[in-house]
Amino acid sequence: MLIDLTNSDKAAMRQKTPQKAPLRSSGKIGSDIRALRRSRNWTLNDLAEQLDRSVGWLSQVERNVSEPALDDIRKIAGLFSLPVSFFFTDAAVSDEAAYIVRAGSRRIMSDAPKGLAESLLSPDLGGAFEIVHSVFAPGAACPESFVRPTEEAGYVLEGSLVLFIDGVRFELYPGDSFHFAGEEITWINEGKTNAVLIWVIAPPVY
Amino acid sequence: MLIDLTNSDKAAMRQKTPQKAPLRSSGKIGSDIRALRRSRNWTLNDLAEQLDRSVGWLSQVERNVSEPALDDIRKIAGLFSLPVSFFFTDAAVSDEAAYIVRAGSRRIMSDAPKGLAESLLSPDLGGAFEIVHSVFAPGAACPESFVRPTEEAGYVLEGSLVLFIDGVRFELYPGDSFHFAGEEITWINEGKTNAVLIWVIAPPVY
DNA sequence: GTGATGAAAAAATCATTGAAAATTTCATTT
DNA sequence: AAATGAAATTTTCAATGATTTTTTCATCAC
Repeated sequence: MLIDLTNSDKAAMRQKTPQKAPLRSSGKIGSDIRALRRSRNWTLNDLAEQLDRSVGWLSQVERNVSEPALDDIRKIAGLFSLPVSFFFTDAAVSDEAAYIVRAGSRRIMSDAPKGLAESLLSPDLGGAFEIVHSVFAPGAACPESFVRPTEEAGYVLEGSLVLFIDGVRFELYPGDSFHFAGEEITWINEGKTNAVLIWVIAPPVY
Repeated sequence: MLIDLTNSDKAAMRQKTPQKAPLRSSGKIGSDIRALRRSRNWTLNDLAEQLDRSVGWLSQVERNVSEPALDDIRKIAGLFSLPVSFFFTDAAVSDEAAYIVRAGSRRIMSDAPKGLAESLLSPDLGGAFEIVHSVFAPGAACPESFVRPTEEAGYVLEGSLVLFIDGVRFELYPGDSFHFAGEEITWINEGKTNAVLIWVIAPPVY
């Protein structure tokens, strides 16, 4: 029988000393940081520089071998424009944490652009795509149009949203969905109620 | 100044004769077939064989250069377990067709496993992921558990669904979301009403 | 004991290259 | 116009070597 060892298998076998046990505390922060860094296409060095820390340290932090100081976390959250709370969401039941995100305990990503509240629908960052729950307040408008190197799609849950795709205006209502990739986008909620959408982005940008 | 020509640029320049204009009729069927074939990892040859047609013919059909006979379409739909109607959805307003799918005009993918009605929320197949609108009838259960080489996530719109991920039972309610990749999955709607979900699959399998 | 560093070791990434496979083109037939 | 078959073209894939990125670890600091 042939056994195909993956690289990590091989790496594991090669290790003489058991190494510090990865994962100490609640330990997911490191993985989040790694996913965020990757979504920005930064190297360990890129991020370490901005944090005034060594590459080795960051590597350990991202693999949950060592914990960053609170001050580092604040700096990191800032660099990714996320609230510090993002890194401390209470993981519900143990088993669930890996697969399920309950309606009441989503991780909040922003409330920044005044009028747009985004929260994460996936248990973790990383992966091929990310799903975001977005609430557009009445009157809220995209601060400036954007183009992203991603494939995106969405579905309107409540209210209505006006979406401009390459300048063409589309009014979306509950049940409508959209899809674009590479086009220039803007939006505005011209309604009197919240517009609630589910937004899928691949690859992840947050 | 250096100009970097893409392959298709070069191909275009090389052409002496303008070639048959790609796209004749409503023309999207070909692209759909191509996306479906690719999602199955079939080659032109694989599919052509099953259709008893030449590879060249299929190539032309998929590029919307030539049209398949109705009989071919029936055969193709069958091979992909899709209703023939799937290939003939009325594209709404011209501009919209490429980006928007209205609540009322989704392409129906199946009603087959008795109790699960799926329709497509993306304007077309292909791309990095696909979004499906799924309605699970009361009492409906997954005929048999499955494992797919995909990353999947979903969001519960209405009703409730019981999802088993690697044998662990999760009860999902409106607003809850889930995410898995590679695990063994089954589901059942134990409620008395439809369970309505949005399901994201990457890469596309339909 | 854990955080942190710096440098060596290991692993992953990336551009090439040649061979094989898949796809497109097109002259010809139905 | 559909359809074919074979030649031409393009894409894919595996192997290789050079780089870059990441991990490991001995060591110092708190």
